[in-house]
Amino acid sequence: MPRRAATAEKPMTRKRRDEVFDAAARVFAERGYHGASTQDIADLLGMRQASLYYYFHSKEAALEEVCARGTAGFIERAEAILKSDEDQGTKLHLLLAAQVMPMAEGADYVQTFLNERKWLPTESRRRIGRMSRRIEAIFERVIRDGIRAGEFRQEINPRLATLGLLGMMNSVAAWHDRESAGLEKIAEALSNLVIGGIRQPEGSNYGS
Amino acid sequence: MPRRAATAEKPMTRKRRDEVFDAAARVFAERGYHGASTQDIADLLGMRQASLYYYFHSKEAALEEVCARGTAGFIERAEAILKSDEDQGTKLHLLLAAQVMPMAEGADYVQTFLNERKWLPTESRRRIGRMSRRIEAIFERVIRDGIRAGEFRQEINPRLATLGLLGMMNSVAAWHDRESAGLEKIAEALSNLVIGGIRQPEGSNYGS
DNA sequence: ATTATTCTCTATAGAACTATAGAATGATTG
DNA sequence: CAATCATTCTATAGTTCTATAGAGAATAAT
Repeated sequence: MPRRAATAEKPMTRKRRDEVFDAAARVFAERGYHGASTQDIADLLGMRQASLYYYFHSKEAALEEVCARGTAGFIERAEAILKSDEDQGTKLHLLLAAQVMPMAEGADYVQTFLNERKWLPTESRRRIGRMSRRIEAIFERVIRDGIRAGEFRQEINPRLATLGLLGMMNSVAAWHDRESAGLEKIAEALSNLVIGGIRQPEGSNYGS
Repeated sequence: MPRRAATAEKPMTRKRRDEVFDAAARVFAERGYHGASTQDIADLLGMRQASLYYYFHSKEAALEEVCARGTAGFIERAEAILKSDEDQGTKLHLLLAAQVMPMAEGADYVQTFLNERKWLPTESRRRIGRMSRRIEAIFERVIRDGIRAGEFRQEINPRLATLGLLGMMNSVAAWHDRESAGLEKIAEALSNLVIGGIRQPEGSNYGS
């Protein structure tokens, strides 16, 4: 009886499997997909390089799995916020926070998804890309609704605002660990920054 | 007399040298430093892989040169804006635009600097990193001054705002070419977004 | 205890990549 | 023309990397 393919139902315990992908995520996040070797992953596990192929059938497949785990929950949480009956300002605030908070738990997975997904082979990149576009669509929806409701300013370009906001929030993954502030505080500060704006509104200048 | 080292004064014409680094920047930007081979660069030039080593003495050195070119002018322009006697709101607006506009000309250089500098060897990474920190310091200075002057809101955290704004503006490099809007329009939209805020100020709701 | 199953190991094929050495080509100048 | 210098070429050493094949160890099932 032949050994089961790595892609089929997994006889290996979830625990060990998770350790392997944790290591892969770690190494991909730290060195980048192309800069990471399967040897690096094996070293982290105290395992031989070739043994990894029991858990995935190619380095690319490992990247795909890590990226997929990196997006887990994002869409669901965003959809839930979209469907909630908060006002659009609150929804946007929640969306912004939801984009940042998962960087606490699965930091390596999220960072790999953000930075390395572009190296996936065309097919899986498309599949993963669909998730990004879904997130973008939800942001854009909330912004448009907010403008329509008179809650957000008319001049805002929903598409560019979406991409800018996501760019800002996703950049957090690259620097939050070097700052003293925790993710919660960062999410709060940035959300407040963009929703309220930097400029002091006219007439409410109680300084000087 | 031995051949001159690639790092010393360059006998080669500036023109050809620029073509070589343009190709390197292109390939680094497209495939990432580790994903790019010197063969890829040579292919783009219609040249043999080994011939490249007449222009640089290692792939790492090529990356360093490309990154250095990618930062050219940034500091100078930011310093000039800081020293100008505009109000802080205008300064911030100009800084934000200055962060985005160079992505038109040297797109490949800028993108390589932003995404690949982390793979530089420690020494040159430090050197390049100093430039980033200088830009950050200028942003932070303007924000603090704006708050002190009562021009910006007191609640803003200057450090986190700086990192968030730079994250947003730098993200433009990753997506502007897929959007119909030109860089000028993007810079304007994002700057207006963060300075004025998303939310419609109370009392000026002339909709509905 | 024997057998089956899961996991890890050794060994290695085969490909790709960086970098060096030195010859060949082409242009420029005396 | 001859000599010099700049640029590109051929050839290749030496390393690293992915992935496969199949043996062996460990664990669980009958």
